Amino acid sequence: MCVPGDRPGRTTGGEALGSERRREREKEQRRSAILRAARKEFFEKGFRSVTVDTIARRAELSKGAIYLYFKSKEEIYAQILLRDIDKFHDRVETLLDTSKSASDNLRQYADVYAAFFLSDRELFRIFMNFMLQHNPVNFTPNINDHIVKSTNQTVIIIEQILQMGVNRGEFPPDLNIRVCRNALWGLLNGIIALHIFSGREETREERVRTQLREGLEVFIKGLRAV
Amino acid sequence: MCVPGDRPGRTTGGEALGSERRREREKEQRRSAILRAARKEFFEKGFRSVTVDTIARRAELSKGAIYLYFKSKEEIYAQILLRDIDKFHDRVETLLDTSKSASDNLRQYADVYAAFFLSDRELFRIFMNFMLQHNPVNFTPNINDHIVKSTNQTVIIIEQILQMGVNRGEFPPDLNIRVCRNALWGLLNGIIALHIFSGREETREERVRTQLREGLEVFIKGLRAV
DNA sequence: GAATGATGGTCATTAACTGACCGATGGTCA
DNA sequence: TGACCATCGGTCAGTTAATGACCATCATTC
Repeated sequence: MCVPGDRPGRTTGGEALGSERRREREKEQRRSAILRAARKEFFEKGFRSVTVDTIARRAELSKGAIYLYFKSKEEIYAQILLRDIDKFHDRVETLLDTSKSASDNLRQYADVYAAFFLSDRELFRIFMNFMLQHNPVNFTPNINDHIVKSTNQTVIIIEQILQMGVNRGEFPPDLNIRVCRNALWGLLNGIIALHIFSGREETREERVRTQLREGLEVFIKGLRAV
Repeated sequence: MCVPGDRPGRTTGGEALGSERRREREKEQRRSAILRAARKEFFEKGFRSVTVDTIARRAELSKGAIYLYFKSKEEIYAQILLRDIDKFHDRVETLLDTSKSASDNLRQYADVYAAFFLSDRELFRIFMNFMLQHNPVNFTPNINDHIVKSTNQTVIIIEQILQMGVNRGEFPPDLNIRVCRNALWGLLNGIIALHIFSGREETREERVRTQLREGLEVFIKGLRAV
């Protein structure tokens, strides 16, 4: 990296000392600090009403510095979502337990699903938006695909559980899995959405869980009786 | 801080955002990191054979950066010494326990003294050099004074203990405190020095302590019999 | 529909850091 | 003894990271 007017023999070569590792590390830490700060902001106020300035202030940086690490406000948001979605994906992926009944698996699924979204309401909004095919933030195609794929995966798990129930004779053999899957998924999201979008902020988790369980039991009973 | 050729209205004013606090904090951390690295180096190899480059490498910085925080190798050394000496000073200052006998106080003193220097041999070298009035490193007068004052303080504590013993009749009333103080101080340092300067690096603390205790008992017996 | 205010993004300027270089010093060998 | 060499404290031209005043844009108000 030399400028034309350099004095000869005074160029800055590639770093030989151990400081490059340190700088790499510190850069990564700054990046994380921004994401941490932004996450808090986004999940407190939602995408629109958060300003880059407040993120910067929370991360104890200037606005300009934010743009050294991310190329837009959208990108920050996307990065946070990707991280959270992957976390959720991991949780859900290891959920299927073949040693238990299909019904118990459905109950377990509902628990994990509710716990995750009740701890991150904003994340639930985004998921909903993606599922319903109208996203408010314009992500790059790559990111879009990733989110869509991950969200779809959660639905597929329900399908797998239902299939397991059919194979074992727990549910009737002529069960329309596709329809039931959508119905159950709608049930879960409906109850959660009801509370999250109700306007009142102080939704108690326990109450949502109880409702979910009750709804689920009705659903399972229905499944068996088809 | 404007340069003559500035575009008007594009000056950088005083910082209003919260990043100044962060920068202050990080600067302090860098400083500490350098001191930590330097301390390890100095106390492994001694002042002379440590290079500024190795300190820099250990602190994961460049040599130039070191000189942004300290103006010379000597200053780094002095800062470390001041910190350690103050620590020692604090330890010794709260040592005097008037509820115990003077003899026990002397034993306690010897223990603390030995523990401190056996954990930092290089520090002991420096103390010795100051006590014997020939210091190998040229500190600024301020630092010199501070070190001399602190080192003297440790000797005065011995004097106070002896005085306490005389007042209580534990030691003879005609005891020459100045002479005894120097003798005891010499005894302590002699035994420690013997081990630290012996060449063999693996001096075991326990052995030094035992010798110190034995020497001290002989000395105390002598004091009483004067 | 002009004025206003808020906000995402830019860029001239500054601060932090880097490492090749310099001069002094001490050791070595002809 | 003096030319040579290696080492090391300290310097500084150059690079990278960070700052915040500014700009363009868009929604809102009057």
